Amino acid sequence: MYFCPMYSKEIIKGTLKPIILKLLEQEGRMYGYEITSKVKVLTQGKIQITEGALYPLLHKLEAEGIVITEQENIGKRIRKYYLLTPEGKNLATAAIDEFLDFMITTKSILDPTANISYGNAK
Amino acid sequence: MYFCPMYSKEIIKGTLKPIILKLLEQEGRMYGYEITSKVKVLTQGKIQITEGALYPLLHKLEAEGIVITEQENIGKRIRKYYLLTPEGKNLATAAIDEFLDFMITTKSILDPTANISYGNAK
DNA sequence: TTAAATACATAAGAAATTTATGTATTTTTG
DNA sequence: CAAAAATACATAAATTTCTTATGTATTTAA
Repeated sequence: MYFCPMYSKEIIKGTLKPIILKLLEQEGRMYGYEITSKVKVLTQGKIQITEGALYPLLHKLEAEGIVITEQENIGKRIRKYYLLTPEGKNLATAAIDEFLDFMITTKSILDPTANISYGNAK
Repeated sequence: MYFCPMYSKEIIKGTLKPIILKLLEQEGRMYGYEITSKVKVLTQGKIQITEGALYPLLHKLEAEGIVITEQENIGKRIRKYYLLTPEGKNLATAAIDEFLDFMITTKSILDPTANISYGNAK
């Protein structure tokens, strides 16, 4: 049986931020570990966000006022939830739209068969 | 009317290589300047490959045996054509397939409307 | 004749991510 | 019940990829 591995590293570059913003927009609030495991499940293991990439990015988003945090104690462990601020919601929408547009553009190059229709694309 | 500018820088990371490999596979051979202008036209200016990114990448691909070059003199100017080697063709196919798969996966997260059907997706 | 386009190239720096490492608690499994 | 795996956070060094800046030179368009 074919076991689908992870994507090669370079391909994921630049996608972490829009993915995280999308999940936060969708779920309302999430904690770091939850984001990594959710992405792993959603992608069948093809995208595994490393902690070394995730936490610094979340901290940066917080420093920029894009997210705020809520801490909760689960037993003796701390869990840090991240939520989009109002500005964060605007930025999330913009980032997701841009990424979807980017994928349409890129796909038109990589997959010419998707290029047949020139209708009223968004 | 809304004029769509270039994409933000970080979004393009990791996409240059598959794009270049795809164009070389499709066109047979291309020279550097031709690649940048072709991509600019194909994407309506949304993706503008800088020379600082392009030439080092082409040189790397050559050093790795993925492409070979053919030089031609156009007047007093040199033009360097790049062609995929047999190994390069295999790598190009793999890289393009992986990227298309990656886009399907990413789109399923970013655009839930594409997620309604849970049928026998590839 | 001057600016823009064509055509190559490299080097320094920034940014995003990997790899490695660390700490600690909780759950599962043999 | 002990050990392994999962949960949950974090940071630092190194790598990769790309931008920005700079350089040279020819050809075409204004």
